[in-house]
Amino acid sequence: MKTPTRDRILDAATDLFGTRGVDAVSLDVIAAEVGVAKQTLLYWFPSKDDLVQDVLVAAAHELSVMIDAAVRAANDDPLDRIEAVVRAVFRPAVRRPALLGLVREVSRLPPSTGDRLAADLSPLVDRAVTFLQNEMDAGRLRRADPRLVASLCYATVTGIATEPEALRVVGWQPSAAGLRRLRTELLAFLRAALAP
Amino acid sequence: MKTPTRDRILDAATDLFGTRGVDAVSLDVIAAEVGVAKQTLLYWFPSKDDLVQDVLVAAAHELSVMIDAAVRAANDDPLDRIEAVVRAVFRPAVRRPALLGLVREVSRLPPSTGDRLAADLSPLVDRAVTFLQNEMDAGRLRRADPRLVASLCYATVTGIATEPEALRVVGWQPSAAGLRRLRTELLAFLRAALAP
DNA sequence: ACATTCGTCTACCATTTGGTAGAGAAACCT
DNA sequence: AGGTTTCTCTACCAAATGGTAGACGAATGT
Repeated sequence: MKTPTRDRILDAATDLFGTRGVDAVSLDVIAAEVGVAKQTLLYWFPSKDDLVQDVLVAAAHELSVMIDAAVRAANDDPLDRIEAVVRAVFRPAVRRPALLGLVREVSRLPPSTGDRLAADLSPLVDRAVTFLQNEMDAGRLRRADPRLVASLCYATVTGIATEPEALRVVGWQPSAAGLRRLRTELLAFLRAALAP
Repeated sequence: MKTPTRDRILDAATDLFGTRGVDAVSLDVIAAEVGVAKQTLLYWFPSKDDLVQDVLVAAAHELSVMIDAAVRAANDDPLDRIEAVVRAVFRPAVRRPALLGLVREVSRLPPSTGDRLAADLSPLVDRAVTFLQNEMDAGRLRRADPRLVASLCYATVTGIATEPEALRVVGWQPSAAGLRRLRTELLAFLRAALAP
């Protein structure tokens, strides 16, 4: 048990908040999951709101790092680059829906929390938008409003990754092969949507 | 005040559940919103679970009817038909995020609830999937797995309609003009993603 | 006219919630 | 050694939650 208590709390809270929703998860549940007394939570995070805040910041940071690495490693073709980002996000997103699910949670939290997260992510978003804009100008992507296109891509990826229900009703099963097929279809879908 | 109490409760519960989440909305809050005592809720719906169940069924029905009408009124071109459905869903979805937001809630509820909703919606889904399959066979849509394409379209539309946050971070504002532009971009996005 | 059902209410309850107070052990300084 | 800080705990608490019991008036059926 060498990972510090605080980190273990953050991890457990991320998973629980992301999958069940912030309001549905009590401090007691998180404490039990971590194997610690509730008071220990309240020692590290003075209130539930603080915990939520920190969980969001950590998740945003984790996502940023992941995407950054993917972008840096990709080649110059914009569609390849987008594919690289999706591939990077897809695996953790499906295996740990919490990460993207958390972002979805934000709309339900007090606006100040959302503001904080927006500020954390805005460099990432800005870079993505100007990237889209440049590639559109260069004729390598379908011309459109880059900001809305960014949101649409986000909605598609996040939606498909965080809503097992939507896949269940069409008979999809989360096997390894199923995941591969889903990723393939998602990439084809986005490529078609974005190609010039 | 001639609409029956039961219907007013369903309406209020739909809005509140859809926007804030089932777990975050207490019976007291719903009762206050309706302007009635909590016991009146529990008279019409024996438990909160029953209320949730009925709200979901009503929402599924409302969506089905809406989509049905749109499909019937549209012409034969598959892309036009899809556009008609999106247009039909878009207005209520944005003005009343609760409807689609509720579907998103399902993944957090006990599986039995999800099963029930899946059963209610499955005819709609089946029709959509075979429609996609036929049009792909006829070469009027990009060839792909029709079931996953259905889920991807759903994820895109629902995601964009229920996540004001995702739009806020790119600087989008929910004005009338903003809504029109968003709808236009969404339709262009889907057309590009689905065209052969 | 009278009993019954219907719809709403007030009063109450057990459990769970986020949070406080403060004790106790252990490590870390002089 | 003795004091202070760090970390975790047990013991509570006030408010909110979903839900029960049952009273009360207004329709309704006979």
